[in-house]
Amino acid sequence: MNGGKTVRLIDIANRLGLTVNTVSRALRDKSDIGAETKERVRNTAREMGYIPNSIASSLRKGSSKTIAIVFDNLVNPYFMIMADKIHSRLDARGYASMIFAGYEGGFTTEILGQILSRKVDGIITFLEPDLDVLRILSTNQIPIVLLGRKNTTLEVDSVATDDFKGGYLITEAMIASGAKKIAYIGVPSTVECSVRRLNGMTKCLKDHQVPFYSELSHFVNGESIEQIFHKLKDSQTDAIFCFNDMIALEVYRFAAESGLKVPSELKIGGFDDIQTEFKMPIKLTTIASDRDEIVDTTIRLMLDKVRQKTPYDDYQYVDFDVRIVYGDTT
Amino acid sequence: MNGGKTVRLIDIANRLGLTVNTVSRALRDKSDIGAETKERVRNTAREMGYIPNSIASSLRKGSSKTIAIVFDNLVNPYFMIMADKIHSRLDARGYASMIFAGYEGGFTTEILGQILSRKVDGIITFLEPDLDVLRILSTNQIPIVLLGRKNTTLEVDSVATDDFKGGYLITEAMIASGAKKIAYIGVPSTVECSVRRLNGMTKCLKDHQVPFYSELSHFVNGESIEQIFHKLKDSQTDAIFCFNDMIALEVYRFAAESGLKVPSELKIGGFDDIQTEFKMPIKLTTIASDRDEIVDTTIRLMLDKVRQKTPYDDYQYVDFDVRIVYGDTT
DNA sequence: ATAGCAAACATTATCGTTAATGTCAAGCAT
DNA sequence: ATGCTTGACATTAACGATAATGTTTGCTAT
Repeated sequence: MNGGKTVRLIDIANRLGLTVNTVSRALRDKSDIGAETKERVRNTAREMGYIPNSIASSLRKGSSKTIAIVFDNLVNPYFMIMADKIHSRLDARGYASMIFAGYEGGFTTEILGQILSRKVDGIITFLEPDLDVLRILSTNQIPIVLLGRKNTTLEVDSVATDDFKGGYLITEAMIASGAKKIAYIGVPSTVECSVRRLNGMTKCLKDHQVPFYSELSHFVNGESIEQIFHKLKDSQTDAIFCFNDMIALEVYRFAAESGLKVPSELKIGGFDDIQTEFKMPIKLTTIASDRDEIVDTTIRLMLDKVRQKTPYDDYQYVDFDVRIVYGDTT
Repeated sequence: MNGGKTVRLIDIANRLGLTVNTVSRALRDKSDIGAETKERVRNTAREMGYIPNSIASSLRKGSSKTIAIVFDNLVNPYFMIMADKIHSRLDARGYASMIFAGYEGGFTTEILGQILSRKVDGIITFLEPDLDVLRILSTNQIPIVLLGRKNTTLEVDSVATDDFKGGYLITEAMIASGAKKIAYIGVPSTVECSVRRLNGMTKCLKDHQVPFYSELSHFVNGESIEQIFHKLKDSQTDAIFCFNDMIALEVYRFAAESGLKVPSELKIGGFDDIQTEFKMPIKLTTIASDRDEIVDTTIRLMLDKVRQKTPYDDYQYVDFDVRIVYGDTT
């Protein structure tokens, strides 16, 4: 276009004999700029290939129109499905998404520094933040929404599924399909929702007078699913409720490799219903929820705070209903 | 900390009776600042909870330390695996990753505007950019690397796998397992790598004197895999080479539902080997490559240009070797 | 004693955009 | 004709950090 240098407002201004401010306001369609001038500015901006510098704009306005999305791990279908929806909804409202991921050690203040230095307008996280993190966010009045992993002990907006009901429903399905000895493979008990799912399961067992074997509950934290699977296999377990579909699929794989028939010899229950977007060779019995609704609520909570329609300290813990999806594993 | 307002360099400066510049240089460990001063600055910065404003820094320095990652769709295991690796490598080098996704209409200049307005230092894309896009990037000297979808007609750094060899190897595996009538399910032929994979397949068929039925080649572009599958089923196809593992898994699902035995009645070949990170109930015969090496090369090409170690117009088309992974589908 | 120099910090200008005021001429009512 | 409004643009001052220069003090060498 103009031989290397990027086009700025001042370049347009000089070309037209106007000032930067007039050009800026013209492009933003402010009312105190003449209609004809606006038209000329828009045209020359296009001709000169002007691209707004949102860094400069952010600095001046104090808002970057960017939302941070925090994962522990990108390679998780459920997170990706949600992230995809979050991203497209934010995009439609003019917000960019910045990824922050790969934090095995949790959501610490160190990570927060990196996020805040980018001057994001808000944070949507799949990772439970530290108390210190929440404190810093609060003093800086940066909104944060915890997604998928509701934690009622934290003062933070949370949007999640009804884990208890999910655990209950999936257990019920396994019992209905003949399960007598049901195991649980979850994630570390520091993750509240894993505990809630297990609680739903034990309640269901009690209601149906099926015994609960606490030694069959596993909270994966480094050990391989394979090891756990083989332990369970030796213990005559006939059903496994898995924290999520990823674990369920892996369990299915080991079952198949060990020659265990699913569902006759082993019933498997998952959680998340990722098969709607990730086509699988088998159909899992799993727990589904209305993800669009969940994401819409998340975005709404976030943007309401970003735009200060909601006071910062007005926390909400939203739970969404779940339903069971019957597959070939029960 | 200090009651709401965010801490800036000038706040530290005032507290210590220094100037902003001195504080700035102290924090960046410049040589013209006294050791004792540096220490005092660092301490009060920590005490006051100073978080650098990288927006301001970016504006002044003209570099945002951010790389754009462009997808057509986030919900694709292969992209996720790669994105995860890209992200963590960039993060280790101090670069943030900004997601741009959901562009069904391709990588157009409109999207580019959004990316460039964010003043990213470079773009890593899984989507083939328009010619206009490349032209604008060139005038602005913004580096771009095309990943996974090498296109030799475009003047752009490309890093990809040896698609031809992959197509050849997978076809060879299907033939070895008894396939006589092999179909192909790819993506639209505007995507060069889909064509290259098919070319590898036809070459292999020729070498092994197995007939090629062009009517069995499909380039999915909206139709459902299910429809195509049933058409192929009616035509007595005994093997299907799928453009990627996602399609292969879906095909497997329909085969299972139709009662077709895999691999005896139907052989299935995939591409990408996503099962290393996504545990599947079955093991696919597929094409693998060294993803770490691919990503490392991508990052190297990118950062070398960002840091101007490589001239902008020095394009490279890097192909990585592939190998076959034998699964239960051949 | 004084030029010369370096260490350590201060001043000033700048990145590109935007908000808050200023200016000025045309149009209107009294 | 005078004052007042208002439309349309200009001026000035931020936003926070950093690069390019300045300034001061103390010390060394001659």
